[in-house]
Amino acid sequence: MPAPRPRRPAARRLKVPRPRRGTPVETRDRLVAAAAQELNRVGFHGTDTNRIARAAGYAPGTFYKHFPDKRAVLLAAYEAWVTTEWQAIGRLLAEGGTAAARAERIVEAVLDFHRTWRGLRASLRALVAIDPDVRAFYWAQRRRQLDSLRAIRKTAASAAARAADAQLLYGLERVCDAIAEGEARALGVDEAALVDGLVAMVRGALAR
Amino acid sequence: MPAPRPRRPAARRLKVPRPRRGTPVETRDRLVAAAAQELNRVGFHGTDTNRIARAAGYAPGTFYKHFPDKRAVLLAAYEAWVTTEWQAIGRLLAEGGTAAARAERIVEAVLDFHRTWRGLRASLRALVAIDPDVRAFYWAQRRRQLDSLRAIRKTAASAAARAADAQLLYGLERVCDAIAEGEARALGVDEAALVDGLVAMVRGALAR
Amino acid sequence: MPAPRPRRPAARRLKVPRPRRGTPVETRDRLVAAAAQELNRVGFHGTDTNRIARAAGYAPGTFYKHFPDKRAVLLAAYEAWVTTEWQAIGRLLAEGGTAAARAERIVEAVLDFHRTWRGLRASLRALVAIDPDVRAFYWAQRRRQLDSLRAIRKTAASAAARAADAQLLYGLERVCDAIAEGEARALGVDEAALVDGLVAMVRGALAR
Amino acid sequence: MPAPRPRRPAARRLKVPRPRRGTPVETRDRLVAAAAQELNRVGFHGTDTNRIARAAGYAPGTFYKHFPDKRAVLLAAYEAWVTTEWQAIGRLLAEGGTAAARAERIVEAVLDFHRTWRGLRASLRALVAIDPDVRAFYWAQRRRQLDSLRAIRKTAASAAARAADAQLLYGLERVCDAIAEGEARALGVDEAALVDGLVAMVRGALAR
DNA sequence: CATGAATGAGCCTTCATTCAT
DNA sequence: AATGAATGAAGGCTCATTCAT
Repeated sequence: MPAPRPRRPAARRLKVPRPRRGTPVETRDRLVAAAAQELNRVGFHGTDTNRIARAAGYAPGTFYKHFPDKRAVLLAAYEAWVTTEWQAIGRLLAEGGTAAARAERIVEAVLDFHRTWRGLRASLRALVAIDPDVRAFYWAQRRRQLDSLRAIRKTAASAAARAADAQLLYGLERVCDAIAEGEARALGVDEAALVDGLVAMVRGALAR
Repeated sequence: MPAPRPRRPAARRLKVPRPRRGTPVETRDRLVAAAAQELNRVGFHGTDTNRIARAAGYAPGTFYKHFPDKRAVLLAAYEAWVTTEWQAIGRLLAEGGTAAARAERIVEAVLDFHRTWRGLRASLRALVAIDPDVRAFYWAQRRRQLDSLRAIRKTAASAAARAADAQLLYGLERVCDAIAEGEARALGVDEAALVDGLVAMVRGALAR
Repeated sequence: MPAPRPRRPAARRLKVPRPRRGTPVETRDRLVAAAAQELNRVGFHGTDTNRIARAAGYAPGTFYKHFPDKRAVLLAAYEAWVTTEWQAIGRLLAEGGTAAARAERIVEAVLDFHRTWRGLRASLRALVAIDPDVRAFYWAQRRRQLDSLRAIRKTAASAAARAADAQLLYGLERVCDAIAEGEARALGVDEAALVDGLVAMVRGALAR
Repeated sequence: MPAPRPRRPAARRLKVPRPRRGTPVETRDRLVAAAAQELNRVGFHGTDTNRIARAAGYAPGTFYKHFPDKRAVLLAAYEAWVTTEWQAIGRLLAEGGTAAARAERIVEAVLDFHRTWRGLRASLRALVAIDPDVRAFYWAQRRRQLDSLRAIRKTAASAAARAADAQLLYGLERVCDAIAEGEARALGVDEAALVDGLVAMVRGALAR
């Protein structure tokens, strides 16, 4: 039985202590981080900008001081994520070891990334399919990835090689999604066998 | 004291006789078809059920006589699409020819499908990542696909074979998406080379 | 996990076997009875005419062959109920016995009625407050009740006597509602004591 | 492929500067007041939250910043009303005078209240019959009333006394409703005689 | 007499965005 | 730089009612 409710809307419970007045960059970063979490958890259409702002410890208006609209945080979050992921892969490659060991490490890292960010990924892909601006941004990032891959291989840049790289990237990506989302297991596919397949693919590419 | 406003349909403005549209099944099919178009074009969050109903030639209320909610048409559209796609593949396989020729035909068909339904696919995947019911439905369909694949191959059902099938399916799917969405071309990847890669994969699988 | 749903909206499950083509009076009576149940259970705004028709074993259109609009069944149901209640009270009075015994029987009967029809009563009263037509109908019924009461008492018809009758009727009614709705118990009021009070009131009136 | 329609407020048609309206408490109070009027006039199902917001001078969205849903304003309005009514009664009791004079004043005040809020009362009662949450809230308020009554009387708290209080409250309430709604007059019952009866009841209670 | 597919106005609610402070 | 009350278009869904069969 509900007690006679107090006369004012429930006291606002901030999950995050107010970080009032930091540098613009700090604020923006906090907003991006909060948005990444939210978008990943419930998708682009599952949150709203007010919630993102609150999750970052700010008021709704602050969001629009740092981003022109809702889409913009998604792009910012995506950009941050690509950067982080490829820095990580770069580090792993630099660590050396046998081709097999490196391939394994890379697959593990990519898989981890997909596990962490599967919601964000799916949300982004849906917008890419619909929104030309998001698509342009997305493609620009993907190009960066493919170019990085070419740089890693140091092979002559042929059309065939680029196609092979793309095929690798796509296959790796989609299988990692399937594992990350639990789909593989749900379909009765052995995850370990799947991972082995991926490692073989990556090792093949590193050897090219 | 005002009488309660009775809800009585406004006098018909146009003397268009009501289109008494036939069986529920026909209506439902029309709604599914219209929804597929709409969802494919602008995504799940880009239309609304009123628009879908209108596109199918009905009033908003009619939609809810056939589907409990908006999600449900997406699932219905997806189901129809899976069924159609695999019927097509089944027909192609039955046509015979060399393994190479069959592989080529299949890749072409799948690619076509992805070209036609890329928006719908992306929309669905985004919901899969967020919504457990959609996910369950989606996985059930995917299982059907994997099982069909096994039936086609007639090989002993090992874990490794299933993993290989999955890898094939996922790679094929993601690359077809990339081509269908124009991403491949945008990234400077040669589509023909990509398709060749896919055909090789499929031929390999058919030979297993 | 939902099984891939069948292609047509769930087969209509009729709770009631179709009583197709009875006399109009039978049909109307069935509709009134079904409406009384529904309205009592979930209130005027808690059902809709389609549901009422289905509950009676008919299609939506049939409802409007027998009633001009939704309000009309409420009035019909109300009328039936008043008639039934006062027939019952008439029977009880005719049974004889001491004044105390008769008062007790009457209170018990009224209470029973309120227990059975508390939702319908509340729904009606809400419409009475808003809708002039319903109000007029309601008042006409109430007048019938007061007149019956006068006939029972056989006292000279003075203004004071009519006021006393009204006070009795209203007090009895409201307390019965409170008991019927469980409110009395919820407020920590002893129901037996309340009933005793009512019996005293009624006995007093019978003795006038 | 169409870009998603961004939601951007239509260019302001009128150059009316936004009425920045002050504290949340003020806004909430205005909404409650407007809702009370509306609900009283046309009942819970006779208005909608947009209309209530507009009547209070706000846009639809503002309503939901202050109440979780439509029901909630009804409860808020009811709570405000109970508080006001009992404050008024408290004041009247404090004024002193003979028991008869006090009883008269109280009956007049209660009657006035019922005259002013008859629509709201009826609406509430209908929801009480149907909605468990509303019921719980309502009962909690009623308990407050009964407890107040006991405090006023300062008699030992027996079950019989509480039942008598309840009977008084219910009888008073229902008769006031009947007078307020014009029902008494419509039934040919003399209102003055009815009021006299109520005053006698209240005086009796005050003397207990 | 009865059916039931279809209607469409309208209600409840959300949320991207603004702007005065 | 940040706030947060306010906005209002629009979307999901309901349901009283109609009418061709």
